[in-house]
Amino acid sequence: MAQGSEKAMGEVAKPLRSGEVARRSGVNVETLRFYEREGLLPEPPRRESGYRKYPPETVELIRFIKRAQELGFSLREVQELLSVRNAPRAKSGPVRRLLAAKVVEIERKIQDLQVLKQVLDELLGRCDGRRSASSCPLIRSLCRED
Amino acid sequence: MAQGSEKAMGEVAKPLRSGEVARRSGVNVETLRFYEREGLLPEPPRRESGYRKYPPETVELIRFIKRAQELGFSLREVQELLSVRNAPRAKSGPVRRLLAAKVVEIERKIQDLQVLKQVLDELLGRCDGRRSASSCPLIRSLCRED
DNA sequence: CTACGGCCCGGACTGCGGTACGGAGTCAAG
DNA sequence: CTTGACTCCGTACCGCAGTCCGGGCCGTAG
Repeated sequence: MAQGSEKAMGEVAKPLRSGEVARRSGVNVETLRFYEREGLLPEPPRRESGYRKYPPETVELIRFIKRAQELGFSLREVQELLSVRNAPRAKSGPVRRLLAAKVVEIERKIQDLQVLKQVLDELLGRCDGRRSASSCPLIRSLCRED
Repeated sequence: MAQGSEKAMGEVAKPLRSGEVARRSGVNVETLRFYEREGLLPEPPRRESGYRKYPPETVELIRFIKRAQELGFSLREVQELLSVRNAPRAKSGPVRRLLAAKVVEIERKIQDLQVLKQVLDELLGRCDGRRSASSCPLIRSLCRED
């Protein structure tokens, strides 16, 4: 009921310019252009002058891309992730399989990271049960074949 | 007591040549040389001819490097990880701090991956409790500010 | 109105992580 | 002893993910 906030009822969610988006999401303006060229970012509408008018969610989108990258996904993979989102009712075989594969991959990563963390914890001295802290298992621990 | 296996008591663990190491660890021979140049792989001893004689653990080492990379660590970071291993009694302040930071970083990654997995699972239709499967939270879910 | 910062574009450049190439020496099976 | 696979080395090249550059238009505060 209250209408005190910036986004009142009839407003159209004011667009941002590239510099603003870049600043808020912590990337370079060039990076926005680059993502757009690469098809990760949808082409935003422009005003007369040619200036881009980004919807504010773009900021979240870019942050997502950056996080996903840090987690070991390439831009191409991020794109897949995003395209999955955009095809919501995707019972359609191939997409579903891709998605399932991603989940498996992620599960593997989680496991590997957990092992790695455990080993580092141990090296750090926070051995839970007093175990042989010497003779680092760091390598053996992480090299299952496949 | 039994001595039937290949590695009998007095043997020196026969060294491998680059091709063999590469084949076993699933990388290119050139990659070995590259890692050596970059200081990730210790320079192996050579025989008269100049051929490298790799200790067999090299295979594990390389597999470790590859896994760590997939988990989102750069070669430089892998190097740090490895150097930590090589400085076992490293109560020495800075190393310890580096290590602790790594652990925190890894914890973050694990959490992010868990969230991501959950979202993908949901999209896949394995919704645990029947929740609103539409309106994908994929992005919102992963963009905590840093 | 003008100045100055923001934005536009195409294209060149960077650093990372390898890969490929080519010419020469080496090793082992036949 | 020959032959073919393997190894050596330096150097060039590759794709990815940006980053920088320079010249020119835009927009707004003073």
